[in-house]
Amino acid sequence: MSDFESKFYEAVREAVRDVWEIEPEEGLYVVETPQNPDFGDYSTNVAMKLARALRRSPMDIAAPLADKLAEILPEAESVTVARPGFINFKLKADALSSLINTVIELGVDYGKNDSGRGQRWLIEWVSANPTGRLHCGHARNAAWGDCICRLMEASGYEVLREYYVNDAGNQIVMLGKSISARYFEHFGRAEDCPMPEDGYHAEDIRAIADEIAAEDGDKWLSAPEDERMAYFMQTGKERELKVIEEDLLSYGVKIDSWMHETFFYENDRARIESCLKRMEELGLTYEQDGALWFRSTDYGDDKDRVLRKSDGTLSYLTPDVANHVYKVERGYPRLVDLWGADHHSYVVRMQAALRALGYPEDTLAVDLIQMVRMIEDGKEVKMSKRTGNALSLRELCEDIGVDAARWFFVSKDVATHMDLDLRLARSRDNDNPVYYAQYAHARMNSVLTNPKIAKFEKAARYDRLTDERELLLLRKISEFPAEVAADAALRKPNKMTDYILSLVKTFHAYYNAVRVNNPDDPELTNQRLGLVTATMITLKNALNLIGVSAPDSM
RNA sequence: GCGCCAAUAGCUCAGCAGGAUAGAGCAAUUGCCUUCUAAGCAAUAGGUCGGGGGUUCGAAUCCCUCUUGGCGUGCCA
Repeated sequence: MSDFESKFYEAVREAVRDVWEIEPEEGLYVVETPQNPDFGDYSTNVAMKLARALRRSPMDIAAPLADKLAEILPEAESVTVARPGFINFKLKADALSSLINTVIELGVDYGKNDSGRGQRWLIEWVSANPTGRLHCGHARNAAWGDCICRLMEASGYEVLREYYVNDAGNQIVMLGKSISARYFEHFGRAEDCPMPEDGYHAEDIRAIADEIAAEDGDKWLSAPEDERMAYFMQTGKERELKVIEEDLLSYGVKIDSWMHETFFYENDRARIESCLKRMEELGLTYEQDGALWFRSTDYGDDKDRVLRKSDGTLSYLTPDVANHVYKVERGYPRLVDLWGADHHSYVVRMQAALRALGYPEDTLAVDLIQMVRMIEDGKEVKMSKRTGNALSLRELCEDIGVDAARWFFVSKDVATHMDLDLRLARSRDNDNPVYYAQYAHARMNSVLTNPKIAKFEKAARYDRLTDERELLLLRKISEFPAEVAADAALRKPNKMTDYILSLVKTFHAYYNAVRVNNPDDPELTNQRLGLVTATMITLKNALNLIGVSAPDSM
């Protein structure tokens, strides 16, 4: 048993039931690690929370609870009460140190928990239009969503990673036109097919045109325009998507499922039509000015939204509603979308549509990703110096490295606007928290593999680990599974980077103060090596959850 | 105008299903390498948690209001 926090939580529940003969509501109280270690290893506020219901002072409620808890918790060294009514627990040293063998036995599985068991979630994120390279704004979205999936999987959730490809709108027409312009330009006939006003000017469009020219020669110059456009739109989209997939993979992001908007237009757009029919039957729609409208104002929206435009084509919303319905129909009752904050107004209408169709309120959660600014020398870097276009994900990774990029994007809550200091992210010294964390891993590995130090062998007990710093480190390690579970439930990977920094700081402090290797005392050395091994496993697993590597040497 | 997000140390940010003295990293000052990686450690200094009200045993955290900044407010996607 490694997770003392949840064990204590249950013990508190039992004690309340036993002593005060009431069943505490779910989430009424918390068990947490106090900021001040003098208060103990864990504490609970349950007595204060029960004060009103029991009509007694928190101190009076806490006293018998503490006695009961001391009785039923063999791991507790002491259970004490402190004003204004906190109950504090102190763990026995051997309860903590027995964790070392548990961690070593579990290895890469240490930290996994079953807090999300039985839940099926579909996470849709990135979903950039297939009309160009991913840029650094997508980088924040990509890293965040991927880490959410990693945390949820480690917590027993079943997760599907999906990318919604917007390949049915005007932007694909514009893609086809832009490639056409570059294709004609390739053959020196730019004036016969000029680049549209708001066409895509980026280099990747030219590269695609050049590729087509190399493959097919000049045959599209004389082909009918509709044939050329059909091919250029299709192949352009496929080539752009291929690059996006490659960029994501090298960024450590693997998508399970690519859902194309055009999928919903196929087979006489059956899914869309049945969706529209359902809405009509439920009285959620009306016709006005030749368009079909959704009464989204009945569900909290500012104004009603168009489903079918007066020219007969569908608005963006309509196939996307069908898309979300289809996710649920595929067996994912819980959906998460990660959108850029500039799409926030879309949240209300999407949730309105799902609610109107009868799905539970919590079916869809939308996490909005606020804007990122790249800063260098105190100034915003908007454009890539090399290409003149938006700084691409790939360029960013080449510049600062995948580990640093992911760390920086994941370490800040996406609800806040973020400035990424390129100079800091690029720096390979102690300015950079990524290397601070990775260095600890390299350091641990170096101790464990140093030929001058005896090799660690699993011990029956670790009773020589009595230093305050050793107990602190053990406590940090013990918190890991609960941390994973909490971060997954909250979808806040930035808490994991905080945990890593705190674990690593504790280790560095220990390492500086206490010498692991004591040739005169092989037993103590071995026990300390066990602690280092457990710490290293925990750190590596934690780094893996945010997709950052754990180097063996630096 | 209306809506969404934000405002915490010099800088970048944690903390926000209310809890015990508001934290971290960087920057600043001072120490620590003959011995396991100094990309490290220890110590010092730094805050009216944007302003003002309210809710209560208790508010950075919840509510109201004001100020400032970002974003949005298409029969675009």
